[in-house]
Parts: sequence; structure tokens; C-alpha cells
Amino acid sequence: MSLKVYNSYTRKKEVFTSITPGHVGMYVCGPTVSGESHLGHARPYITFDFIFRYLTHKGYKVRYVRNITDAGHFEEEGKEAEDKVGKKAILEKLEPMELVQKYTNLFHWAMLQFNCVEPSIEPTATGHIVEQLNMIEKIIAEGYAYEVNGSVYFDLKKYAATHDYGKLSGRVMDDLLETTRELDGQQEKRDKADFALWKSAAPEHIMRWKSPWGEGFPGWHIECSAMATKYLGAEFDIHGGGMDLQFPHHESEIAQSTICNLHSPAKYWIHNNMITINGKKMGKSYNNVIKLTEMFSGNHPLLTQAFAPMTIRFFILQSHYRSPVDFSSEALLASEKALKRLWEAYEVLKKLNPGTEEPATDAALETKVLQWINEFDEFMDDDFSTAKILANMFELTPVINGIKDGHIAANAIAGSTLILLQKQFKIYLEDVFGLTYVTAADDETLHGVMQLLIDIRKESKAKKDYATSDKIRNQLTTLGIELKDEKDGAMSWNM
RNA sequence: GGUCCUGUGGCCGAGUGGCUAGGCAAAGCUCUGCAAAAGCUUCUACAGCAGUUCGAAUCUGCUCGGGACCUCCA
Repeated sequence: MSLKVYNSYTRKKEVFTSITPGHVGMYVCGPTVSGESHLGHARPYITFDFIFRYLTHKGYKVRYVRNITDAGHFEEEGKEAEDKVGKKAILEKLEPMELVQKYTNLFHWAMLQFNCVEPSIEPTATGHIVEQLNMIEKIIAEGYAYEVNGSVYFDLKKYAATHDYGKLSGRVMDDLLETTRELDGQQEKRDKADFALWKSAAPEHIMRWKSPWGEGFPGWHIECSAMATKYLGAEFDIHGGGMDLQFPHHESEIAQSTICNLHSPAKYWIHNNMITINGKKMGKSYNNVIKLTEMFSGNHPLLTQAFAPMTIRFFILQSHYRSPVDFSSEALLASEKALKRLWEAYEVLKKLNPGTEEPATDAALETKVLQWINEFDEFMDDDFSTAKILANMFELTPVINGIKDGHIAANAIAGSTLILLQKQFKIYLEDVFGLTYVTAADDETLHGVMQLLIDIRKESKAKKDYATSDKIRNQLTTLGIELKDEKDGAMSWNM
């Protein structure tokens, strides 16, 4: 079964074949660490995490490069946005790199909460100034960039005359030239659509580097091109990021790399859709940002409660990565409950005993179960349809629970099928989807104490001393421990 | 204004022209000292109008609504 991915560049689902057999190079645009990560950031990093995990599962050796933009995004914008890192540092009386470190640490912490696998290489923009300068010089030498007053701009008109600029984002060059914008440095550019490769630094800028054109800082797009080229080569397999980066960021990366490396950088462009809140994209300009720390603590007016990182991860997995997903407390609460139900079924499944190798006594059920299991791979191969796999898992949940409490005969499905079911649940829930479920089940002391309480409760129940048995259960509930009476008089618990 | 995407039941969301996911919520039942959990059952939707077709949520056109990008942005 071959993997198909939707390539934003061709706007088609294509069969995935890696450039180097057995290996995959994947570059994903990382965060700008000039502020705290918010819910919106969770989407791409969780999305590319399960893509990374799935490629690994399929046997590829993946080099996953995700940068840290720690130089601030120096756009040719107005002064406000000009040097985010430098500006905020003054206000907070911090060294720029101290600020960068703080938010980098916070980002890493959040990724850990989400159980995201660390990228193979996490290069920083400030650590690759030389590579960026080299690239800019090469673009100038090729005649596709020009220097004005210490700044260097990419000559888009010249590039577009012979190259397909705008293909990725579906933009027409003429429209871009028409667009009227009031941008800083506009007057020194040959054309309004030209983008900056290097910006001359005003005296107040803290972060600045020497260059052949004077002191300044790199443009927004060149860092990704430089780092991707360095670690993945002129052409690599996957370039990922949020949809909002298609233009101008990725479009510009294509132009830069095409001139420098004589090749469009990525074979497959994969873009995740946005998380919206009340139908609007989460962003600073909309004033609707929920930071991840606020999500985890519930400390935000839009949140009715705290939401665990795994709830958010599950919430994202429940929709297709190319669909927008609208956030609400209600939707997240639904995900929380769904995940709990699914995970408890998984715990039950792990304990089911396949027994001896017997043929299934319920052929119809056997067929359905096998179909649901086999579709896991099929769905994931079809452009990472995680939502459909989860739907199948929920179809299987009543079967698992049914076998457990005897509602469905243990031999209704074949032993081999049960083993396959266990294997596939493990692979997808844990290895590919990267879900975990925090329980105290590993704590042996707590286990012992719980067993004691359960024994006491059983004894009091046997004596019809319900006051005592209810007290035990109620007190545990207050502590966040849920005690369930099983059919056969046994008791189970979870936190 | 330009380019593109989108509109699915109370809510969230899959949906490759025919078999019309799944989750949450709600209701009933079973189990149960009670509860919780679990199981069974019920709730059948595709913005509107027209068209193509034997047949459309799925294709086409128009209308209305929402969104993204065009500016830092995941």
C-alpha cells in the first residue's frame, strides 16, 4: 500500500516516493520565539509530528528539521514590527537572547506536553547568519538581487519573467504588482513586490550583524532557505508549515532556492489548516489568542476549564489536517470525554487474552473487525486521514468492551484477530498518533493503598454496610479517583 | 478590490455520485443496594435556488453566509 499525500504545489494527491530510497528529508517552519506559544501553534507541530511518526513507522529514516526563528522577523514593515525581539527586550529589560531562551524553553516544554518527538535538527536563525549571507551573495551574483542603502532586495520582476512565481499560492504576478501597500523601504525598491533579503539596521536595533552591505539583519524568508539547504540539500522531500505561510514565505523560499540551487526546494509541500476561534483565525491582530499555558491551566475567559495537552492533541487528530478546525470549550470537552472512553477501551484491550487459536464463531463480526483494523493503514496512507481511523477505533470500542464483560463471546473473533487488534491499537494510538494517558497506575505504593481500600469496600458491601462503602467511593471521587464496580463484584479505578 | 477555500443533525466533525462515518450532548432500556462505567436502542443532516444524471451532501451555474491570503503570522 503506497502513501498518498496532498501536494499544495500541484494541488493534487500524489503517491509519495522519497528522493533517496529509505530516507526522507522534512523541513517544517518552526516558531518565532519572541512570544509565548498559543493554541494555533499546536496544530502544525502536532500535525507534522504524526506525519514524522508515520513515515518512521513505515520504515523511513527521517531527518526532520524544524528551525527556531530567534532573530525576530525583520520585515520591511513599519517600525513597530521591525525588530520584535529587540523591542520587547527593552520593555522587559532583558537581553534579547535571554528573551529568546525563555520562549524557546517554553516552546520545548509545550512540545513535550504534547508528546511531540524532537526534531532531528533544530537550527536557529542566529546560528546561521553566515549561510544566509552566502546565499544572498550568490543571488546577487546571479543577478536576481540588488543592494540599496545597505539593504538587499530580491528582484521579483526579473525572476517572474522566466520562472513560475506564485504557483504555490495561486497568485498572479500582475495582481501582486497592482497591490498597493505602504511599506517601509518601499521607495528604495525597484518594484513593490520585491522582498528583502537583508535589511540595513537602524541604530536602535540591538540584534545586528556585519555584512558586505553594512550592519543589518536577514530578511524573513532567507533563513529557512539557508537552513533547509544546509541540512537537507538542494532538493528534499517534504516542506511543511501552516497554510498562512504559503504566501509570501514559502513562495519566496522557492524563488531564493531556485536561483541559488537551481532547484525548487521541496518535492512535496504540505500545509496544515488553521485553528479558528469563533470562526476566526487565532492571531494577535484579532486579539483572540489563547496561550498554551492558559489552555493547560484553564485560566482564560473563553475556557470553562483546564484542558490537558492530550485532549488538545486528540482534538486535532479528530479532524483532517487540511480542514480548518473551530475551537470551543464544548468541542474540547467532547474530545476529552471521547479520549477517555477510547483509552479505557484500549486498556481493556491490552488485558484481553487471545487464548488458543480458534476460528471465529461469529463470522460477520470477525469480518467487520478485520475490515476496521485493516482500514487503519489504508486511511493513514490516504493523506493522513487520522479522523477516520479514530472513527474505526470507536466502532471497535463496543466490541472490546463487549468481550470484556461477556456480552460478546470470547471466541466470537479469532485469537489471531484479537492479537492483530491489540497490535494495531498500540501502533496507531501510541506510536503514530503519539497519544498517552496519564495515570497513576505505575505507582506501586498507590496501588497497594487502593487495593486496601477496595478490600475494605468489598467487605462492607458484603455486610451491606453501604455507609462505609459509599464513604470510600465518595472520598476517592473528591480526590479525583474514580472507582467502578464491575459486574462480577470486582472493582477497578482510575484517576 | 484581487486570488483561493468553505457552508453537513443541539454542538464538533468524516465523507472518493448510489450502501448516507464517528464523537459529544439528549431520551429510553439492561446491569446495579445506589452511583459510575459499560452494553442495547432512539434522534438521519447536508445554506438556498436551478441544472447535469436513472440517481447528488458529493458535479455545474447563480444567490446568500463564513473564512484564509494579498501585511508579522502556525
